[in-house]
Amino acid sequence: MNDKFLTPYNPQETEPRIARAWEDSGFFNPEKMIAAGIIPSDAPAFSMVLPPPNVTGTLHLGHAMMLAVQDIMVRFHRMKGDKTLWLPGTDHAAIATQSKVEKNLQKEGVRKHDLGREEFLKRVEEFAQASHDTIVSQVRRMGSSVDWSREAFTLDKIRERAVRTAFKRMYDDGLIYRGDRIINWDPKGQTTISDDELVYVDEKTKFYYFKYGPFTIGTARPETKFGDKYVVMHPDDKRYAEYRNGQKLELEWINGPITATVIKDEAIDMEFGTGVMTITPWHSAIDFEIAERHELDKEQIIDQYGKLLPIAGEFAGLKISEARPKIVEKLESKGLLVKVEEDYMHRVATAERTGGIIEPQIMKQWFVDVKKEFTILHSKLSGIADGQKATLKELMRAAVENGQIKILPDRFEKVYFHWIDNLRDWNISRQIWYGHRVPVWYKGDKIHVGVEAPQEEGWEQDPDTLDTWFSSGLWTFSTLGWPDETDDLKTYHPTTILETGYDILFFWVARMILMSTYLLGDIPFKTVYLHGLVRDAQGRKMSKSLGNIIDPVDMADKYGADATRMALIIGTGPGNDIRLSEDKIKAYKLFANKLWNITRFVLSNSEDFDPQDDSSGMHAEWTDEFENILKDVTSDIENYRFYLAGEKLYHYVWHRFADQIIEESKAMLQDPQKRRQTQAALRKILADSLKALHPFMPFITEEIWSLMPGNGGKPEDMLMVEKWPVKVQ
RNA sequence: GCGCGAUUAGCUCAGUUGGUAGAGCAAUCGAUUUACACUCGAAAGGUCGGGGGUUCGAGUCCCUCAUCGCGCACCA
Repeated sequence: MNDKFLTPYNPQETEPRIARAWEDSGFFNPEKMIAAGIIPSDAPAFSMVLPPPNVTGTLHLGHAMMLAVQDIMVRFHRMKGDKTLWLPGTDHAAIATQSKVEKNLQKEGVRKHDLGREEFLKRVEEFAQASHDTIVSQVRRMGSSVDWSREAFTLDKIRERAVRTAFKRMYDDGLIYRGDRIINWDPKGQTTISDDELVYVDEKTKFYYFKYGPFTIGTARPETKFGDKYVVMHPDDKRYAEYRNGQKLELEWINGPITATVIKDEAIDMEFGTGVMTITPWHSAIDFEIAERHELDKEQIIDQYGKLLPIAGEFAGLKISEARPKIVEKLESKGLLVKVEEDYMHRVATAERTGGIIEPQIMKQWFVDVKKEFTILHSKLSGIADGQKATLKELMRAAVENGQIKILPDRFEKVYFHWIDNLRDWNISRQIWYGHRVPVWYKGDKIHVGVEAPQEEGWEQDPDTLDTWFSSGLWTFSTLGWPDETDDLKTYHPTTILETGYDILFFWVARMILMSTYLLGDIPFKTVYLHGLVRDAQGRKMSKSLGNIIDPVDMADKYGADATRMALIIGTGPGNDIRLSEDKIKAYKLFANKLWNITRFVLSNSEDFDPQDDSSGMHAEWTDEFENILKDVTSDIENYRFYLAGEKLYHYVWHRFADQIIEESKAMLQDPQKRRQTQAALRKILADSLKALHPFMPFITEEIWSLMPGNGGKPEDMLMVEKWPVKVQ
């Protein structure tokens, strides 16, 4: 027996060493497995992309859980003999990264405009590079068996070509257009953001009623009312039956007399307020739609910094917060204020990244049209034929509806459909500097959309960048070499499974389905497995301000990556949030040590055991029982019940194998008749336990495996490439 | 407003297709110098949120209510 077993298991020394040995073997790369003769070249493929972490800093426990779950699947399939690819990378995360760097610069008293675009981008790239390096080392530290030789970045040269190719195709098909439409403007970040990047915050505010000619209108935002010259009511509202659509009224308003026009529109809720409202099409999505329907004028009231424009007369130049009380005061003095409700609850849209209060604005932006029909040339989607016409919405819906993509837990399919039904055109241009520059060039009134810039002089590229999800939407195939028809693409796409958090179902999962069904006519993955969020022991979200963040690398250093992984897996159902405390991680460190001592007992009691000599057979009662458990565990893993599989193994190894079988074996080992068959059974159970536990606790199992008699030294002898202990269909 | 989830032992949670309630932690009692004190054993602890229904049988299926949490929409 190796002397190492005389002291307790030491994850700190073991884990980094094992991690290096795995990488040196090259077996995270499936082609190396084939070259070494471990699997045949026609083995079935299992492929998965790592959801690329944002290069905004370091990984948290949520990432660690994701890595653990995915590594379980990957190691299981690798041992099963599949051609297994887990493809890693990072996400430039455009606005998230840029605002992080801006905040850091602010601490030094530097603003991005002082640096200029080029210099600022250099700073962002330095930051991104540093984050990337940290993240990569963290992924390695957790034992994740990703194929580094294929590592990708959403903003590298190869992905840039993919992004531009995708953009051009969509543009040529009329699915990307540039237009003056209402968008979400973030005055703080000085950029537009998509509907999905909004965070609604409940706010208590005053709600004002003003006299508007013969009507009373209600508003929480008096400062937008300057340009209001349309008064809208429901066509069926009997209270206002005497007014006709298009009727003109002369009335007194904030800065003097105006001519107002009556509009009848069904968007009005008769129950709300007085059933009458004036509209501000430039700063409200609903108002914008009404204005579009009736071809009404639109006027801008508030500028991009949140200040009133000259249309506000004496109030021009004031900020919203300053202007509001003064405007109310003026209306009151003119006798136009009817009443004020004090505690009006409403929701304010804020920007997810900057916290800025969103001001809807009409701006010239780039959009993806999700409702426009186009002709699909090559379709591998069931129910969609080559040459058929469809919209992006229809493709996204079809891929899940026809069962080609399965979302787990399946309740999220409903959520997904609901999101598609409410989906509006996707605003993809951002007024930030970090990201893929919009691949469009202008010269006078000429426009060029392409993968390459025009050769001649005088063309200027669009200054905007693309929404970060535009590039991550291509991830399953841009990482495999698309737009080229590569071998990787043929072998590994569609990917087998996508494992990610339910919080990015819309942001990312839906966009990948959009991009893949459109550009490839195929699904990006067959199964989506959604995990929950990691919370602290009290069920709170982990955040810096609460000071309850647990760093996965700290935990790995303290208790071992194996223990951290187990704590993140056990007790976690798909789609459910999990609570994690340091005590739980500690408990699995004890388990690692238990496994270590089991080995110590088995090896020290079988030094005279000769595996070649099977004259006395094996104590089959134990091994048969374990085989049944292993079959059960295998089926749990195949059906994504990792928490059950892990728990069953934990329970068996500790409370059956150690507490009962080993205790019983002590007497049997003393009996010369039974000694050999007992040893054979103990060895067999230990070996199979290590194999089955390997996907969960890869480090300690690999280490013990390498110290078992007869398992010597060569890379292809490593446990990570051993055969799974029971047959799998 | 629409939808989803949760509610099971003091705490954290399992319970896969309906077949007499489970684990871990905590608390209680006991054991223990050779695999392991980073240990082992024992006992204790629940009318499975309330009510109704389907069924021979419901924690599990259906209806309803309550509390908590989440998503989406609206918010003039």
